[in-house]
Amino acid sequence: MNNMPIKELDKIIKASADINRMRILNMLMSKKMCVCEMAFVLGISQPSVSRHLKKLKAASFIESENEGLWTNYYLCPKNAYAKNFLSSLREWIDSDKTIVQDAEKIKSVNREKLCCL
Amino acid sequence: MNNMPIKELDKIIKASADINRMRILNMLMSKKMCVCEMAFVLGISQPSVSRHLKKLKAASFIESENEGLWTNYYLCPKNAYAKNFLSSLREWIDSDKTIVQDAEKIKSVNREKLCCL
DNA sequence: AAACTATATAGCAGGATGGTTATTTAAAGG
DNA sequence: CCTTTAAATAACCATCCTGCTATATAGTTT
Repeated sequence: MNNMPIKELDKIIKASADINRMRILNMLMSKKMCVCEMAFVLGISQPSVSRHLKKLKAASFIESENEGLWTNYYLCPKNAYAKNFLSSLREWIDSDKTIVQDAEKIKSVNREKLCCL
Repeated sequence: MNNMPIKELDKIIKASADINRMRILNMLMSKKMCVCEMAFVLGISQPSVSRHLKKLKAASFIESENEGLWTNYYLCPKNAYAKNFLSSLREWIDSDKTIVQDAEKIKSVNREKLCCL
């Protein structure tokens, strides 16, 4: 069933209740990304991004895979709220200025050049 | 359209990201209620309930009407997230222990006897 | 108009959150 | 095997959240 303890739902919703984590989820809708790429687009530090990703993973929004030194993150919603949320997110924030800019910025991201800061 | 600034969506989601506020929304799905009835069912103070209600109202989940000394609160979702959220909430937490108990407790609530604590 | 009462607001305390910098970990490659 | 580097973790700080109690506000009733 789709039913879950309210405490778990609370954790999941809280994971989605942050602008940077919404931006991350939105970005991952276009492609797999590594931590430093996301840090670049969001304009926050790498450790901050890592912590956001940890929360999203704990709430079953995303998964990760290793590729050499990089860790690629990708969407993998495993609960009813996450599935529902992701299927509507675009429709809700699609034309937000920041979201549009993120989409633009992603195009020019090159992880080879980007990393090694 | 259903589109909104990400900052506004963030506020709305944060309003839903709390166990007591979810319990309130769930209760209001069965009937209009006044503040002291909700405080009784939730087992928290009246001022705490008032503040939760203020957030839910600011995020356009609920509305209120005055009836003498009482203030009745009722669902009135005015944005895409709230509508979506409320239409799925039951399905997600329906069989949670606390939610079941709330439903039971509501049946016996009598605002005339309840108030005047 | 004075007393009563449901709700709202103010102010405080403890804990969570999200940013930072510094450090640790683990895979790659010279 | 030593260096390099992406990511994770730790530690710190400012801010926000949510509970509380005390108080203010605004209708009702006598």
